[in-house]
Amino acid sequence: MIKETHMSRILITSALPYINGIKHLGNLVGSQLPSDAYARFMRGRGHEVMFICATDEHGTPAELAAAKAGVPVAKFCADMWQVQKDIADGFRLSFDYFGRSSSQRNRNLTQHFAGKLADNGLIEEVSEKQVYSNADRRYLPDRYIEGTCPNCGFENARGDQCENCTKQLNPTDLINARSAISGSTDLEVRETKHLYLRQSAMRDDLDKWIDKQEGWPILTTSIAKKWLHDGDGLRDRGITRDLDWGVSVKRGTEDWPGMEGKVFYVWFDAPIEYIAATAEWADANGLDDMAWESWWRTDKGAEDVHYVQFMGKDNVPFHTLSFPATIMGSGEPWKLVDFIKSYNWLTYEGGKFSTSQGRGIFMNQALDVMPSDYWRWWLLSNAPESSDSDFTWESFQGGVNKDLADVLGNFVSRVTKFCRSKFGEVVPESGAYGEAEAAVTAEIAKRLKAYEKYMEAIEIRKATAELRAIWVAGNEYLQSAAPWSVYKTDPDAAAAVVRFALNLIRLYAVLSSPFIPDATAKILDAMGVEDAGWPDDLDAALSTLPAGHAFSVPDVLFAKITDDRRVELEEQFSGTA
RNA sequence: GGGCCUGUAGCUCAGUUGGUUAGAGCAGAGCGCUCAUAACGCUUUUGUCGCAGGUUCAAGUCCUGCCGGGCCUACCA
Repeated sequence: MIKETHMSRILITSALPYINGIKHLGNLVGSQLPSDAYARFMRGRGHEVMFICATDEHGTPAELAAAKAGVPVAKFCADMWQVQKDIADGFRLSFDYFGRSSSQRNRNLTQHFAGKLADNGLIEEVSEKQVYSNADRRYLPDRYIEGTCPNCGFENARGDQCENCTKQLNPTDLINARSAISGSTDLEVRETKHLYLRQSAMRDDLDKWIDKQEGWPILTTSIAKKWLHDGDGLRDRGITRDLDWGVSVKRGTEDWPGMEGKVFYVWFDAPIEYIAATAEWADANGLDDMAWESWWRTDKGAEDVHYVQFMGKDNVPFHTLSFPATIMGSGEPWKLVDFIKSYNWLTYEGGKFSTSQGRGIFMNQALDVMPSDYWRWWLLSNAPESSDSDFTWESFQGGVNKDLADVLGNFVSRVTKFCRSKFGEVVPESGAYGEAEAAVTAEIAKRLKAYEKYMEAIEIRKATAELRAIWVAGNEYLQSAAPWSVYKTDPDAAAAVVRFALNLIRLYAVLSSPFIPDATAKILDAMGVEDAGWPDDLDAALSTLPAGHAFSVPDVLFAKITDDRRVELEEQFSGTA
């Protein structure tokens, strides 16, 4: 067996959930969950992992959500951060740090990057016309302006596009334009100055950088290529906004004349928070700057870091183009991403998850009705990797009951209970292993190799299929070894089978830890072991529990979802509740 | 309108650079087992690989057209 001895440092970031509300399962499966499984796997393999996430707190929707809740936006964000943090903990998301894009660290870094970009001639001041709502006392983003479509007469067209005839619009095209926030028609067009990031000047560099990447998902590269080459090619992008809540526009630590009262655009500061959150991690742990810079500065130790980003497909342009443009344009040796894993959408019972219609399942509700392991397993074994995938309660019930309860849970149950009844709650010592044990070990070794390969390639669905096959191998082995009948004539031989099967249980706990960490913990606790080390040597791993080692029969690991319960849940989540 | 993805067994999906009788899980059927959460194991039925052409000794795999599903299209994030 080839042993991987090279330890790497792996930096993992999950797309930042927006602060304005509780996210639904589609958001969870699109970045946080797969990144967590990957992080747990890599830690298990002995790599040094830095796993970062944070809330994305700036922008118009946050301000509006706070106003609706009747609290100051800063307080709203602080409260919602706590809510999201608690839910993330509930799903056992093992972030090394869960930061906030409104942190002082991020303010400083965002201003720093803007300053460097300006120094390098990559920032341009552009004077443009923007719609201002007197009633709302704010500038309105295009899509917050509604009116009648000049093309088709649809009355609820938005300022960026008419949803009815799909025609692209400018807010000033709308007839009887009104604020989508207040409905006020007291709008005026004002001249306002903004900073633009000259992405067009970096197009060729970005293009070459994208071309250099190997093995990136088509979903990732095709979106990047489209933006790079569509029409006149990559366009410059406004990176400031006329808002109150955000990182104030500064050039490094200096004021930026003409930019008073403006903030950076949320999409400019959000990815920088990946870096800033790592700095927040260092601060929170009383470490110096080198601690986080060694992950992000190639001149300070990050040259050997492998950096992987996870995100939904809507995030791809910002991570393949805008953020790299910011990094490259700074002229400083910041770490660029090595691999971008992007996900399609999860749909709910054949339709879209909808916040406004209350359709689908939100993260807090999910934890209220089912344990985290159930969600983790179903969502990851059905992750929308190659195309959108559909959540149905029937599929969820089937997957959980069959895979977790029948295949894995019942295996643990039948082995431990049989042992208890014949040999007591102690690993039996007599008997010797033979061909059957060697055969199943070989089978698991083969599967394990495939499992590891898929995890390293971040092909999560395939990895779960291999893991499941490893569980199945245990049942196959037990069935053919049949200790319950062997016991009648040869108790020693039965003891050897049980000893081996108990060791399989411990192995399964370890191998399953990226996906179902709670069950892993319960099993290891019941088996009375601390050692959760990844098996580099399978034979050694399968003799971890020595003869005479005490264990206990765990409670039912995965209670099945009954048909009645499923129907109940279908009704509860049917929408417009 | 433009771009991209996708259409393989009843369901969910695998099918590497084109190469022998197209695979897995679930569901269905039969048999076995009785340690176990009525759990487990074995065997097994089902496919004009969306449709129509084309290239090739050979196409689920490449090309063209058509039909269906989905996403993106830059000031929501």
